[in-house]
Amino acid sequence: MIKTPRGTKDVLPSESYKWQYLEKKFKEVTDLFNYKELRTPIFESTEVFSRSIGEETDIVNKEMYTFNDRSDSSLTLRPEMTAALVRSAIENSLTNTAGVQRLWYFGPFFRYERPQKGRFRQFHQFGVECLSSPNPDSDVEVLHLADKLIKEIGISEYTLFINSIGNKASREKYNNVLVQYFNENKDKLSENSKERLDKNPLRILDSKSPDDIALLDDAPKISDSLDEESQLHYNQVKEKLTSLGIKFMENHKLVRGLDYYSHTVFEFQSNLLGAQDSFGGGGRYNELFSQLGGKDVPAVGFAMGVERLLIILEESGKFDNIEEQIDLYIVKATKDDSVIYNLISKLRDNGVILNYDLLDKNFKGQFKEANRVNAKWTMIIGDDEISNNKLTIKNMKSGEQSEIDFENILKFNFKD
RNA sequence: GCGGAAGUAGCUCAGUCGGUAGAGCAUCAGUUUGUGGAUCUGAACGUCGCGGGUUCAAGCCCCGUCUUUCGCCCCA
Repeated sequence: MIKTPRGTKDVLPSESYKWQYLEKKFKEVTDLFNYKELRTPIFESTEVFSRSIGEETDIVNKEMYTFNDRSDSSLTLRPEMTAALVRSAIENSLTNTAGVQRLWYFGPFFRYERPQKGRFRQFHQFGVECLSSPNPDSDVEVLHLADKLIKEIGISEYTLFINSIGNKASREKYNNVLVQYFNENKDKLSENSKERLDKNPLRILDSKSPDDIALLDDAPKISDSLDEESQLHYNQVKEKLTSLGIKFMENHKLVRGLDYYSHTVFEFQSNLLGAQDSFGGGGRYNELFSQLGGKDVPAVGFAMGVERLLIILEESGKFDNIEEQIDLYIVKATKDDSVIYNLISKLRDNGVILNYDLLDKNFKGQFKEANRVNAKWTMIIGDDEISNNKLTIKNMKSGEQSEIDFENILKFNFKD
């Protein structure tokens, strides 16, 4: 039997309504904030990601689906959206117009990782990006949208963690202080973090190793390295979040894995997810546009893992007791199809959701089928009904049955 | 990429000391013509993940492999 490749899965008919539910909410909430959808190709030139995410990150180093096409161009299945979106914004001159650009996206992404709960090789992200504003107000708008969305889809147990990693100068200053501290204590660092010390020292901050955690108590904090501009930005973000009534916790150890972040970084966490406890995250990226060959454009955004949202919703019982119904099941008891098909066509024109037998089931079998598809009503069309010019309709919940004239059938309410 | 656990009917799972596989749920059928759900009776349903090996004999033991899962790593 041929199976889906490792780390991928089918969304089955019995599950797809959950995805449609989320997609509907994405649309509703982004409409509320006047964000517009941007769709980009599933694959991009490899350099879109290699030049932006960071050469030393695992994503670029070992997780990208990179291949050469038949004309030897190096292409990569997109592992994330922000870099692709910035590529598109530059290519299409989106930021050359006045004002800010409010964008959202939803779609599949690809990383060659070892699958686990909430971690797949093809996974889906929903996200938004707000381009062209350096103001803390745009950080806050994006956070407001994210927080609103999470509440709208029915997640109540979660925590928003925020931090600032400052502008470039502050970050470089902190990087030096931190590297110095860890070098002085290198023998106490975990093996993993010794490597991180060379590649991405900030990542040591969110290490899970007890050795590192002990060391971090006395480590210099990034807040002490923030310059005036960075501090002002961060403080305003916090004040405005408070004014909006958005709950957050500061976590000075929160950093992000991708190289392009600056100033505000944040993460939404749920304890229903196990090791992959983060279901959304993002931050500001003021230097990404210029890294990808554009002008300096400040921007901020976030992404959410859709599979992780689904896990949270499923585990919190959001989809329990979902009952799918159809309005009507037509029970055929005549060979005279013409009357039936004429009626079916008119009923569907009137918006009645209906099914009927396609398997030549007998009378009893058709009722069983009506029951299985959870029909609110059944309608019997037999030779008796046709000769009497009447139809028999039955309410499947109460079991009550009555007759109705042919010409009145379109006025009947099958929805209740 | 590293370490642990698991894979048996459509689903959830039993399967003892190695002796050719079972339950519940679901499915299908049930005293001649047009009435579903509950109960009862019966039936059907298996490449025991896949491939090797040991053995008279393997779901069970050994090796490999694939997939899932829990951590590490990474990240949404």
